[in-house]
Amino acid sequence: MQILVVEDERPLSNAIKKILEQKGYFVDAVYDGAEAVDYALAAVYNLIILDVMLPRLDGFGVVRALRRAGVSTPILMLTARAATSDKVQGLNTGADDYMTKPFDTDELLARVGALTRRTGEVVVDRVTFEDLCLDLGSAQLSCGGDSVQLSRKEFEVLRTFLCNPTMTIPTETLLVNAWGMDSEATGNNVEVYVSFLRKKLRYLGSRVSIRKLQRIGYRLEVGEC
Amino acid sequence: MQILVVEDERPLSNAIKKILEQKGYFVDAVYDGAEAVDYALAAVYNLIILDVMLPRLDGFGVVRALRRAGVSTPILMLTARAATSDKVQGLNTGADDYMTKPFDTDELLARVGALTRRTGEVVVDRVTFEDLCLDLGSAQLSCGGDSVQLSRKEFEVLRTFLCNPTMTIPTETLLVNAWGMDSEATGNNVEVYVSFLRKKLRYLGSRVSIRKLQRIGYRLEVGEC
DNA sequence: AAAAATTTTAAGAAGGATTTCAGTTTCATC
DNA sequence: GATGAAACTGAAATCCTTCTTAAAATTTTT
Repeated sequence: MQILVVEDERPLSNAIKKILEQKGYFVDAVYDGAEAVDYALAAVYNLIILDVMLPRLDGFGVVRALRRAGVSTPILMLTARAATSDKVQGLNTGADDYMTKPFDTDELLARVGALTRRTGEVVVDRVTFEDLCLDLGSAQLSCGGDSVQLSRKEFEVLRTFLCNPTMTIPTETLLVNAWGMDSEATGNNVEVYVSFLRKKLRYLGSRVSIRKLQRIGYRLEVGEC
Repeated sequence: MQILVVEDERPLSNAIKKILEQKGYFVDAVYDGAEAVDYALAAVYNLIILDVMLPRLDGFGVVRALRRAGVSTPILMLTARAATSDKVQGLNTGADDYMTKPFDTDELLARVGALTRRTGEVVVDRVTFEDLCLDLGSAQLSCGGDSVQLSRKEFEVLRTFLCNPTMTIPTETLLVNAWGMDSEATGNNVEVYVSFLRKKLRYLGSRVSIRKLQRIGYRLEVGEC
């Protein structure tokens, strides 16, 4: 379940991202209207959360641009102003729901739930594969009776594995997912963290292992004997 | 069906009265907090609609006074400010629902309908976890025989813990819940308050402790050995 | 207006997480 | 098998988060 958050106030954006990620959503955050349009056209999101007041291109403009381009992703608009005219304008230009800032966590989740439910998918707060179960809230990895606490980075890396259990994942993808687009981290960072994870997997006695396909990427495998 | 409307802005008060009377409710209107308490104690209402900003005694004070006097009439609070803290405070002091001005006729009627329909429901006024019990009205935290008074912020923070006892709560979520979406507060504020709470938990000798998972969030834990 | 309580700000210490680095092992290819 | 590139891993070094305290600022109460 992919959500795009478009909000230029960083603290608020981060808060929303955290809250949603804890509920198992995958969140991309961008910080202005033009960027939002780029992202929304480049990838398929299940929901877009969109502030009205944005640099470069405001929320209404974004909605208009996307709808014109045939994007039918549900859009939840945010605004500081409680003005009814905003609400009406937002809904007229093609937004699906509308929320006034400030709002609380429960309200946000309720509305997000309502908008994403109708696509039929369910939110998970843990992801499992074979004998492994990763809690997306606490970053605890369990297998059988035992469990271990993962650090943030370990968690991010393992999460992308468990969310794509059949795929071979390029090092580049892991770098982007766990370290971010513009980080200095190199392939060695990934190697080190894969090493950490393997150690924990061994400790847990899991049947799952992380296999490297040389020059291609990593893939989960269930331990053949 | 008797409703008491407490709102000092005459035009708004009159409008609400009209709308409700048109739907067949009997409406009394008063214009300040002290008057509201007098009326609510003198007669039996099925619902009280209560503005927060009032002369003489504000909405929260009215709620507190009435609940303390044993009046369990449902209360719908109105406020111009959309501040989450207001909402939380309102609900904590014993209000049943909360509505931000401006609102439209349908919304008002929907909420009034919801509140008057249910008469026999119970209001939760305390939340417990393990050996802890937090009184949502007075913000007193008790454990075994002892109890301590929490300040507002301590209360807000601990409440989000106790309401999500199994979850790992990101710092961002605590910030949003206790300080509001758009506050200046930083993670350090949370750290300080968690520190305060830990001190009080220690003082009470509770089995419950607050654990931090670095870069992930805080979580309640029952004292492991 | 003073006093008390609460909240915010700030700074240093401690501890954990992450990165770096170097030596080793594995792999594909010749 | 020999070779170079890629991948692995342990340990050291660094970075960063978090904890704790205390003082300053603010709010509430008296």
